[in-house]
Amino acid sequence: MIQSVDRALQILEFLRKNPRGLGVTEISISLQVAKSTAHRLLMSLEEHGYVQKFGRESTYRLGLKFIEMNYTVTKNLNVLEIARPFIESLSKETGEIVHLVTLEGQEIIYIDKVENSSTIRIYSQIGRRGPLYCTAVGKSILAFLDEREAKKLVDKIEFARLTDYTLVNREALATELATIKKDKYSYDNQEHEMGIRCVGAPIFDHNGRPQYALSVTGPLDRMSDEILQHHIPLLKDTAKKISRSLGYIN
Amino acid sequence: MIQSVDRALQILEFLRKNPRGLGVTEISISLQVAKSTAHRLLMSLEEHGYVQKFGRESTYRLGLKFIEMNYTVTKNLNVLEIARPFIESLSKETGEIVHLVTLEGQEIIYIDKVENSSTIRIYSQIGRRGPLYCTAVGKSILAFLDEREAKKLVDKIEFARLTDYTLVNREALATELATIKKDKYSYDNQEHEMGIRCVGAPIFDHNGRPQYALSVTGPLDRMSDEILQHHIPLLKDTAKKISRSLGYIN
DNA sequence: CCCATGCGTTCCTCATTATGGAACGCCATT
DNA sequence: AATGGCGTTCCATAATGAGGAACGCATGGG
Repeated sequence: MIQSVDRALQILEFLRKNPRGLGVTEISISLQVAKSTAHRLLMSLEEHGYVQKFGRESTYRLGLKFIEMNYTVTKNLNVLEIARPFIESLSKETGEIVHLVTLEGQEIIYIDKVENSSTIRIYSQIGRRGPLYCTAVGKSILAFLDEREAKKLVDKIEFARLTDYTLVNREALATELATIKKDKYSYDNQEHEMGIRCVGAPIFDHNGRPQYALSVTGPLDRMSDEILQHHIPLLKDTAKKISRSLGYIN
Repeated sequence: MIQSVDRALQILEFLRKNPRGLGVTEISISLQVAKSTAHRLLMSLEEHGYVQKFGRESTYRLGLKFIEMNYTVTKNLNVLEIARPFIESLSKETGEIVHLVTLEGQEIIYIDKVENSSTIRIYSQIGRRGPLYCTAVGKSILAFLDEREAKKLVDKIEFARLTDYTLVNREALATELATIKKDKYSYDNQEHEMGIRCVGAPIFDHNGRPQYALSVTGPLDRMSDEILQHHIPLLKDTAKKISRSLGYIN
């Protein structure tokens, strides 16, 4: 790990967490380096567009370079292109929000979202991270990862009781993962957010790895057990079709 | 400029230009450094999620971290939120694609796009860069920047004849910029892409700077002079409304 | 009105730290 | 089985990034 690169990237992280901007001194304190060091790092980042000063403020914020980089990354994530039509249909058929996520480290990242009601998307979840243990998508992925990898991830989970319904111990989670593996879909019964219920299913890539997952999300009153009996087959079918499109056999 | 940080960010640039992935050796050659140096830089970037290896390939690509960073950046670019409803109306009224761009260095970056026909957006222009001298949005911004800054930018332009209609000399551009300043809107008559015609107008931020611009884009047959006589007042009005919402007085 | 404070910026010396070369191991290709 | 190309690891060296001190500027309080 190269010290100066690591510090530069740490700065980006600080700025991500402080989107209103940070000054040189604040950053030098957070990093525990001299002001001149922080200043030099910022100049390097600024040169490449990753941070910028706005107007005549002397605070730095994340730069527009990230919008450009995001363009390339999403353009080349072909799961997005492949999955798009499928998740649009699923959203239309269920009338609910559909999310597509990918496993990334010990969390999931939302990589696409479709809601049929409106075209607004700027403030969607896309790009947000979420936990594995209390989301339908996360549990679907965990349940279908090979045992060794799943164990590794489960061991690292730091459970937080986000709602009264959140599972907060490994035993309860293990039991549920077994059920998910049998049923081939997962629930999130207000475990992540009160009043919100989701059903999820894993998507397998051409290596047979449950790299992605799909979910249908809605408020409690529109996600009763009877209604879910309608949604779940559609969800499972969509996930299966996407997996097949990604080159997954069987 | 810190050498190692600069090199690390250069690697990201190489990967952006080679989205199919690059190996350690290829990168070390591009950077003109030892393989071990390239390797160490890549490990630092990988640690933070900015690059990653896919599957069992040994080539690196841009990482999903950029999706996460993009989320924060766009969320805090409040011009997007403010402009959204206006550009949606404009798209509905004109029936054409509407783009929102921001000035960034010597180019524009597309930061939002609305097309009323479909919800597809993944492969939109958002995040792409474009030139100042042959786009309606670019010319609108150039025309209204204060003289000193405009001159700086115009002097740096490297003209490329993208189509038969592209303006490729400073004199012709200067004449047109004067017209734009008088009319308060700009044309792109197939200057950037054959068969595509655009009209653009500047958006002023609270400092009175034409930081953003707006355009209506369509194929030649739907963008005749008569039709444009209908679109242009709507465009100018929309740009004015957004400017006012951003705090621009007068 | 002036001084104190806190900020960003610049400069220079020192030793920390990134560098490049060499050597290794792995894989695919012949 | 041998070769070439790749990613990876290690290590000594000196290049380079770090920190401290000093400056200039703005701000606000006495």
